[in-house]
Amino acid sequence: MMPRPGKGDPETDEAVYKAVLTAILEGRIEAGTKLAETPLAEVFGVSRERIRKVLHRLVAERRLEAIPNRGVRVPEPSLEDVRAVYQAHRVLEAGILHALAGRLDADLLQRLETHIGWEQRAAMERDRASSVRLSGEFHLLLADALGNAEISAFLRNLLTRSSIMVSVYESAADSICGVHEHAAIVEALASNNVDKAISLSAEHFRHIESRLRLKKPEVEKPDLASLFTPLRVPEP
Amino acid sequence: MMPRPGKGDPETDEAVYKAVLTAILEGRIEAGTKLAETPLAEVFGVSRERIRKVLHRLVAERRLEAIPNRGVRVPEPSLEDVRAVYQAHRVLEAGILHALAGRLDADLLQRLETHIGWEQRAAMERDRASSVRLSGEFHLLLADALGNAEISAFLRNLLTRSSIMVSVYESAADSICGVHEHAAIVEALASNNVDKAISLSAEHFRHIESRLRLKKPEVEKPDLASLFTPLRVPEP
DNA sequence: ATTAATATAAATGTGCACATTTGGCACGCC
DNA sequence: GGCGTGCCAAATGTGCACATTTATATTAAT
Repeated sequence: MMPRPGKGDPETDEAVYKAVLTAILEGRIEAGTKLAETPLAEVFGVSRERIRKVLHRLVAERRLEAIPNRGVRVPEPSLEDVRAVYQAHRVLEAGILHALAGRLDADLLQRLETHIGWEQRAAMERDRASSVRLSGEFHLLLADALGNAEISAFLRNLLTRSSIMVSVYESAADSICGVHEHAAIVEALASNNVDKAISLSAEHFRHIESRLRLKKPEVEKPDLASLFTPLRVPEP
Repeated sequence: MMPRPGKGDPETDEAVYKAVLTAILEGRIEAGTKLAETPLAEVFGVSRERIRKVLHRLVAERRLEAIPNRGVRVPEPSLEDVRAVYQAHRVLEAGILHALAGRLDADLLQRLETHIGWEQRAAMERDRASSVRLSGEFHLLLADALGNAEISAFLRNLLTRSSIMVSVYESAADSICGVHEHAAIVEALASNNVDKAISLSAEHFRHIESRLRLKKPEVEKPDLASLFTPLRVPEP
């Protein structure tokens, strides 16, 4: 017999978790918004304990911040936090590029250039969402080339953090101009000039950091239900 | 009125968490040991729900692994996992040393040399526990010099993971010989030779990796209560 | 009129009891 | 004798009810 969608599924936890997480990552929930347990339980049509578990997991992952007896809220990162994330990314990528010296094969080079082609296309079409996503994936491509799960996981963490931040600190200029810098890094790598690649990478991140500006908070306040991707609830 | 030690303290969660965590970190619990909820609740004298929360947190931090409906156990890292952790540390430290170029002040240099003095002393006294701890703190000193919370947190994570692993994969030779390599790195840094420092660091980690050997699992099986640091329980 | 204190209501935290799943064991069958 | 099936016990997972804490609103006093 088929398991009912809303009952004892082990998938339900994951579904709720992903729904809340993507809502946070895509900046759909304004920074500082309090996520109470009871309304969330009603929105998703599940018990409060399940919401509780998901929220605790997100807090443990630093995706939400908890104040004892006062619930959880989406963190409002300071400008220093944002700089720290980008600096960490810069330091890590320097190490990655250094480790990549010598083990750069034609296959990886091909994939990098293909990816940059996609970035250029998205930039030409003024597709800002794709540009941001592809820009992150470019750096992931470099990190995954090492085949080290620890490094990849850390970088993925940094990228999701920074993707939250661009929704708060929106740069006046779009991030499209970064495509040329990506290409320059790959070019330096192709010519086995690792030091130059590292310098270009550092400069690249400094450019991103310098573009960070404080965005005015919007006063719109949509209801909770519309924030999350529609999740089927069992019919009564 | 004073809060009772075993009741509604917010400290209790943290106390149990730290007790279990340090027991894992110090290798007091053999890899593969299953940590059931009910016995743990009896050992610590707290309710099962509290143990539950702590265990879930440790699972989220990858300190324990959970199998659905079958409880949690301390993970048994493979040799590949260990190598990945050390490689990640090597890559990260290359980036750290690169970023440290130019911003190396006399104060940091002084602290590094003092620390190496402690390491040498511990090595002379054959104090293996202190040697391992100090060796980790040396690399933390380098990372903290950047003042970046993200990097420091990641390195701390890597270090705790590797400290678990030395209890499983015990090197035949002790890690005392690494002190000279630490000193060489600092010396290269002091003379502003960053490339040499990075090379020495990479070589250092390769030495550590090459010393990893598979340790025979011990057959001793102590009871749960003696594994954790004594935690006061309220008198009836 | 403003402030402070109290009471009320709502939201979080906790423990308990029950449901569900899993692993072992015994019995029976091939 | 080996293997498959079914029952039983133990451990995990879940929902519910209650305790505790916090914020708000109302009232009274200065």
